Amino acid sequence: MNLKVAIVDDNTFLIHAIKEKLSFFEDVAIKHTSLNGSELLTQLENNHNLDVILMDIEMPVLDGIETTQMVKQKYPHIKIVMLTAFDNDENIFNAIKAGADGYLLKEINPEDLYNGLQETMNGGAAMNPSIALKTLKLLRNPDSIKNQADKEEISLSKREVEVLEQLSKGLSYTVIAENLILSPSTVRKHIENIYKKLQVHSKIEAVQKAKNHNII
Amino acid sequence: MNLKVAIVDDNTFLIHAIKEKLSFFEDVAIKHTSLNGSELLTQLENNHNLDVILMDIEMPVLDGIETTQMVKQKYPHIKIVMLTAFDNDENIFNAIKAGADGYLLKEINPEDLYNGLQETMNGGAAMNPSIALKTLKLLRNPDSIKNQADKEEISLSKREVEVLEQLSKGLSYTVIAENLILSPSTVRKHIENIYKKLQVHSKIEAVQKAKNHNII
DNA sequence: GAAATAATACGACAGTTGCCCTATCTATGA
DNA sequence: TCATAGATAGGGCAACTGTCGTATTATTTC
Repeated sequence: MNLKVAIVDDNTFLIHAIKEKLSFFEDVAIKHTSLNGSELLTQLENNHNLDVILMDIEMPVLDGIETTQMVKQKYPHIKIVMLTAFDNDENIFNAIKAGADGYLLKEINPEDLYNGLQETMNGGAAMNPSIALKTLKLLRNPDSIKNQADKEEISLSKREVEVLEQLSKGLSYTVIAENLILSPSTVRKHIENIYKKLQVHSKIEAVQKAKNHNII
Repeated sequence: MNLKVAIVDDNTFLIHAIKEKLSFFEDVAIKHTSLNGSELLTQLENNHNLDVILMDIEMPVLDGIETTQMVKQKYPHIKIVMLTAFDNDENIFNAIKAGADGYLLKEINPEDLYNGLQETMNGGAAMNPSIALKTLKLLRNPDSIKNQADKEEISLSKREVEVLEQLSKGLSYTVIAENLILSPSTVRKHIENIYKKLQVHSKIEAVQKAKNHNII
């Protein structure tokens, strides 16, 4: 079985990199490449005998989200896997809404990319674990999708996120300390730092802000 | 680094199969196994120094969904990966809502299971592609998700709802009293009654329960 | 290898919270 | 009309929370 693939990316260098990654696999055939959505659409009009499109998101003229929507509208049989450098919630959610069948990051290694294509053809969704986690959070907390207009940079450390997670369950300093095997003092310090980063002054505010930013 | 794992499954044969699959990997330690959720909870009370729980769904006494919710409530630091034979939408969605960090099928091979555990520990979500696709669909079509959260009837008075609304903004007793032109004592009494009705013991829990029941 | 960041930990203090008690004054309905 | 529920209000206490300090030990990054 031959896998007919197209690549859409405005960066020729990255197109080349993807091609190279797939060159290891004999059953993958790159049918064509495009530099943006509208170029792809033109090509599809001539030939839409394709299995999968690997689609970048950030592109001029017609971006990956819009393109996905249009391709899926016209050619629902073609699978579309987003292959992008960015994994922010908005992109992920919009891509899914547009009908993407998978979402991978460009840093992916050849084997995983190939497996992703296979899985997609077998009726699954290709997704790297960090993306998968984001979709889970989006499902758990659908409100976070809308409120992301005000997206300031918030960077909590791994430990801080853990503490925040526990906070969100309504646990007290002492219980959190037990759970994470920490001194209560440390937990309190973490919370102090979390408050400063989120610019809040109570558990509830912290939890709400974190949820709106899809941190927890 | 050693991975501390627990297995919960009502089928001893399947527990054995999972153990065998993980036996190939030296850095995985099966800390304990349980035949149902309540057995697990008992074990956790003695020792909750665990990384991941592999959880079946269909179990007597306390099923995997309920157990996941309870474990996550008490020990948010423990990752929970569903490992079940069934992959219907309802199970998947409920598991995610309950706080599952991943969802795998029992037919999984040893390598993938091990990778799933690793990914989970690295802050990703373990998920096989067919499950991933279902989560995408759920995200695309949130209406397909039925609101089964409100089983019990909760009747708060109008005033109690007002107080709860203020609570949800993270306001303190004193500020709420000012806002509603009440004595702080009264506000506290209202909150006390709200807690009793909702069967919770903190602001955050009250707000979360209220939200799950569409009260606020 | 120095600087920056993260994680760890303790002490102190005012204020808040969770939980127990009692009590009065409406409404509303059985 | 009397019971019941709701809204109001207060006292007291232990524990928790929010906000200051300070300080040591990895880990990362330049």
